Amino acid sequence: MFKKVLIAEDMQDINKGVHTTLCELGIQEIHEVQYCDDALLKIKKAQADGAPFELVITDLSFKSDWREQNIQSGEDLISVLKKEFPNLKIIVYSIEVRIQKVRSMISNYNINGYVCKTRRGLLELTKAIAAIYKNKQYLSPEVSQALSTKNTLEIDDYDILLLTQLSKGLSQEEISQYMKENQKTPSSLSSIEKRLNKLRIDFKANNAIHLVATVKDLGLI
Amino acid sequence: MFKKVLIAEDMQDINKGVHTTLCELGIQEIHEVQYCDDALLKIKKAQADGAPFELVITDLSFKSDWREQNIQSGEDLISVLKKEFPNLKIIVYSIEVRIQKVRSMISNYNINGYVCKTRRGLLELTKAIAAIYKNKQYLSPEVSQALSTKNTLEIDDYDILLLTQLSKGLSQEEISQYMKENQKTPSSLSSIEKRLNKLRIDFKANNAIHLVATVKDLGLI
DNA sequence: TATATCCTTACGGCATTCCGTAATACAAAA
DNA sequence: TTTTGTATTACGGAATGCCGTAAGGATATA
Repeated sequence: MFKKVLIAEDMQDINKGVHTTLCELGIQEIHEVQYCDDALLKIKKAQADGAPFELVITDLSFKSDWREQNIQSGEDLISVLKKEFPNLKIIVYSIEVRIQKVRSMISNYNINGYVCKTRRGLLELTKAIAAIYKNKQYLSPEVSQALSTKNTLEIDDYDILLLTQLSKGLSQEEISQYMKENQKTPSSLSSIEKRLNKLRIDFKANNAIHLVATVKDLGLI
Repeated sequence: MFKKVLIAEDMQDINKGVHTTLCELGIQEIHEVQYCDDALLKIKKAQADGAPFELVITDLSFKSDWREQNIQSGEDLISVLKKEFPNLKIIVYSIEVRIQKVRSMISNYNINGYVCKTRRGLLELTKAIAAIYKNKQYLSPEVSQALSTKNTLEIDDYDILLLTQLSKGLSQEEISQYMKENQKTPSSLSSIEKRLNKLRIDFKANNAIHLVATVKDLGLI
């Protein structure tokens, strides 16, 4: 079994829950951090001391508070870690169930496991740890389709940006302006209209209000 | 200190984290459930056996899964418990920070504590337990204003209904129809317009889309 | 080079929303 | 009963959104 594991998770209770589980698995050295910057620091330190971490279990979202942080999100943390410590195993432990998100985490960072925080989250986590210890990738059932099928609607970053601006109360005209100012293309009012129309159809929404409500429910924005 | 405590929380990891904390506080008998129905059952059983629970720590939202549940939410559970077991102490432990929600929980059910799940959630929880053991109410800082100020906008059930229909993609005309069919008043198109305009101003929203996005963020719908 | 295809942009008509003003209905107070 | 205040409804003009059609531009294929 792994000997040295780091938990990066801002919520104290979950942190503790995971800790207890790792203890039960017989992992000897378990460290916890509640901030991404601390995670990177600890991992660098351990490496320098010749006793590197073997596994990191990290959340994706970290609430910001009074402490200034260089690394704002779990995704940023993973990006840095996979670059500086290619051999370090990483499990994402998150409430996020967006297939698209999981797929991008896998393809961009080649994470070793993705476990959804659910009722049985800890059980899944132990399964993931066991699998990864045998050098196998593990995805909890909710997202395992991320590897196989291509069921997802093709929603790209531009769409997300568009929907975000729309939800912030900008008119289509204002969004057009915004896109021009930010060098994003397409930026014409007509294109904005067309794109939003496509999204409305994709999401079976009656109008823009319905569209925004829907994508918010899906957690896309 | 309390001797017998029940934790009702669907997420395994949080459940475990809270459990560990309670152990450290020296509470002797700690029970956990992941479903509301189980909570009620356990509490009834304990009462019948002459060894009732003294304190319940419960979440508000329970994800539904394959198991059929009579009690769907923490709020429903609390409603039942405070009716059947008036002496039972209840702490809500939730990620929900809506002042309005907290206030309604206090006034409707007279809950003994409300702790927000945050970085320092468990610390707050131990404070809450200590306070409640001394028969004092405890609210974590994020929501403590719920007791004092009256900052809240007056949003009634009609507004919620209105916003809900709007978010479902109905046009103002259709909402007017809907209100007439359901004997809700006011129901004229003009009144719908006026009310939505008021809500837009209250929530400082640029347009209807922005309004719906905002109230969804606030968890009002 | 020519042709096809896709993407972006432009325009126009119609529907809905936005917003101010005013009339009507209802209920409490004089 | 009359008065007064509030809530509901009605209406009209301006702005925005919705939707189809079509022109212009870039890239790929023959």
